Amino acid sequence: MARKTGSRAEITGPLIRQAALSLFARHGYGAVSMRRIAAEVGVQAGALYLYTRDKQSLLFELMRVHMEELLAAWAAEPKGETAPARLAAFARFHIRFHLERPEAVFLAYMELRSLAPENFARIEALRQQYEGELAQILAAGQQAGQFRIADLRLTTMSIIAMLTGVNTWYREGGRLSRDEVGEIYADMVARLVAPESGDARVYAGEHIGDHIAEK
Amino acid sequence: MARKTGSRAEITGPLIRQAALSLFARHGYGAVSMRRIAAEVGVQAGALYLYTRDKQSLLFELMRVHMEELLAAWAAEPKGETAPARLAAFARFHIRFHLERPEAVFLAYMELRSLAPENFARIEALRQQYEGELAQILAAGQQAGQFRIADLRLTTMSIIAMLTGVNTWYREGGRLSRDEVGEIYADMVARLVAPESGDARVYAGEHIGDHIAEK
DNA sequence: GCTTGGCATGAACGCCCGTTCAGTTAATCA
DNA sequence: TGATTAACTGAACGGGCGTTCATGCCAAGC
Repeated sequence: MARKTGSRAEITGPLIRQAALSLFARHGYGAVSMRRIAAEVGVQAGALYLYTRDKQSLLFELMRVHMEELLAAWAAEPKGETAPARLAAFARFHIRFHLERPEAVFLAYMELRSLAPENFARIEALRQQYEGELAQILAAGQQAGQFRIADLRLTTMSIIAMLTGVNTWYREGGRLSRDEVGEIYADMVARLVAPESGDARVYAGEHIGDHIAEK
Repeated sequence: MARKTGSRAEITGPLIRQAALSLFARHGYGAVSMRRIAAEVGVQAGALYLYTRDKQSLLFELMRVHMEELLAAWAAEPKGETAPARLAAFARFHIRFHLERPEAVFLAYMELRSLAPENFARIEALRQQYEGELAQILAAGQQAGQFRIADLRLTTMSIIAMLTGVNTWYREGGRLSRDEVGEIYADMVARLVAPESGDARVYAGEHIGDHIAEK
């Protein structure tokens, strides 16, 4: 076989995925043509088919890789011992990870409708796996009496939504750094499940300060 | 002029907007053709141009009407006197209004990128007006010592995001009714800004129970 | 019952679509 | 140096795109 060192394919492949990601996120899957992606890379449309079976696979692979990177990164994240510590770690991690790749996040949330049914099911399964990670933290804290949670699923969805929502308004160079935003959200999430408010004063104990005082 | 009573236009116009709304929401603006909208209505593509200047205006009008209905509905909503009561009213209203028109909500959030710049600016202004309504409630409650808010803007965005997030998972006929979801979220939102948690015990006073006990 | 005009057709405009494939190029190995 | 082959081109396929417009239909008003 010829041409190994400095192979063009090792460059062109990632360039195509990057261009597709950016264009899909900015204009929508249905509004972006293969010719436009190719032009962005500096190549003819036909060349794209050396790297992807078709347009649908290109979209699916972008979303699959994103979700698997998300799960892998969370698995590798230091999480702490107690449920409050793990919840704060989740909030900080989620915001950091998502702010680092806004286009992939936008794509993964907005273009689910553009996936063929079996591809949709696979991405949906990965998303539920990630939500399960948060749900486990909440359930553990609830059982330990460290959290007060009216409804586990609704609380899980609320937290995911408010954390992911950061991507819709955060702008680099704005009033707050990413880490500052992460801290404030870790605090807000803690308050959302804090047991010591209102009539639940009975839960107040030594764990207070684990997740509040860091703000 | 001829043909006034039972005019076809009074039927076809709304049908076109409904078909466009549904198709745009399900497949994306860029992926839906004028011919497909026309087919849904049972008309030829050319007839659409008796009702809209072009495809872009069709999208913009759907989003503009949605946002203006949202603002008008909130303006007409009974809101209560105190900040905690107004916040709970906002949460219940937001969830009810948004669950009643999931396609319009999806469109208004997902297809901002498909708007021409001046149309985008107009929709964005309406959205900020709505966010301002929530921000005012939070600011008033903060000044009155009824809320503890680390960051007004981040709290506003968090609440909007978690409330709107309901649309991504709520399914009719599921475990909870719309009203039950509204109540649980009103409670979660209240806890997010509650002053009496952790080291802020000093704020605890007669207002406790205004917004917690209703759950 | 004839005229009027609101409502719609359907053909046409020039252009872009996703995908395939025979052919060209050029870097590498024998 | 010549053979090999990965990487890419460019044309072609059938079809769909947004929009315009000359034309026609038919219910309402006189």
